[in-house]
Amino acid sequence: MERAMNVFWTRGYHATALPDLLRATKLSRGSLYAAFGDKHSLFLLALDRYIADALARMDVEFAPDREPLDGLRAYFAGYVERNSGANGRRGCLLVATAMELAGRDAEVDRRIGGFFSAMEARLIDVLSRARAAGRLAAGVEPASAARIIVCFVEGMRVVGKTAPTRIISQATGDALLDRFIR
Amino acid sequence: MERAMNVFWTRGYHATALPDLLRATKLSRGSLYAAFGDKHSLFLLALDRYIADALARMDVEFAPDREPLDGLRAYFAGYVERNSGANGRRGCLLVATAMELAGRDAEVDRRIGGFFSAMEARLIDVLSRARAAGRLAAGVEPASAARIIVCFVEGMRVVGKTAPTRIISQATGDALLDRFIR
DNA sequence: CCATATATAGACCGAATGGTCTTGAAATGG
DNA sequence: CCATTTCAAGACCATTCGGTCTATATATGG
Repeated sequence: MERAMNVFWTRGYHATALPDLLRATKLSRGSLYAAFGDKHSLFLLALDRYIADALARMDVEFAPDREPLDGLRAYFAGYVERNSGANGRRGCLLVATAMELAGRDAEVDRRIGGFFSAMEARLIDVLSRARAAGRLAAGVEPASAARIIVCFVEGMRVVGKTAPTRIISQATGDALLDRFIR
Repeated sequence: MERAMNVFWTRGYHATALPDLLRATKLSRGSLYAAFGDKHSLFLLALDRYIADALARMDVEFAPDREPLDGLRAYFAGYVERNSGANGRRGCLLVATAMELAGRDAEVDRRIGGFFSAMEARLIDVLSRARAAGRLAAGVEPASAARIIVCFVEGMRVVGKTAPTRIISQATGDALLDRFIR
């Protein structure tokens, strides 16, 4: 299944043909349809998996027993990593799906919208904890900072498709974080 | 031609079929191929037009005889507008193309990369002028602020696909700008 | 008014699409 | 050791894809 996810990830939904999925999953045509229904259902499964992985990663990074600022730094570092070199060129299944399918596929809409809310909620939480610890710069609101960060990291995934240079991504992330913390 | 651009804009490259283009351009199959070569060439033309429009808009917003901060506010307001309601759901041809085709189509790569550089350059310029006028907050570097803003606005285009609410976009943009200016 | 150029509608092409179904081989279990 | 289930390989299906080409209608120009 994650093999299927990888294909959708690197090629996108429309550009993924059935033979691509068969090759990746090493399943026969019949078995794939028996197991997953059809291409669309399989795609939704892959998308769910991708989302679950992303949120699970955040839950580790933002674990309650960890310094909120360390969590944020790890979170940004993760995006830098995923945005550099080959990883960057591969892009992000979520962003690609949002651009390709959102607004035309209700199932996709729900998942994408849900993911952004979930990510925002986690960011609000960690930023609130940072503020409680007196580590937020004056005038920074967790809610709006969280929305800014969501847009920023997703935008990195877009820009990173053609300019995946680690050092600049790193510096840019640091610079944004610097505007929020003290 | 801009009719063709509109179709690619709302549907994406792969999902745009020839009949869609014929309906939009009101051209016959033969005439369309005589005029533009093939689907791919027509798409590149549409992308060029989209990019030219975006850069021309920035040149107006960031005109030298205008207050840099007013220019930045207009720039953000433009993204809020394009990100709200139906406009938001329609998305952004550039972001969609970056996710769908970048890394697999050299012509597209050049154009997308060129656009991001051009946007960044314009932002650096307007931010430098703001700094010269003493309107930048302490510690804000035009170059890194420009890169942050590029990521931020492109990320808005992604998030806006499923959550295109004007008020929140506006507030979020304002909040980011607030971190940069004084 | 006729000759020529132009653009239309749409037939047509091979290839590829997502999806189904048949056939045969390989396991599995009693 | 045989009966049964399971799965793989791939033939097959209708449809659609991008692209070409022909026949027809509409302008255009002398």
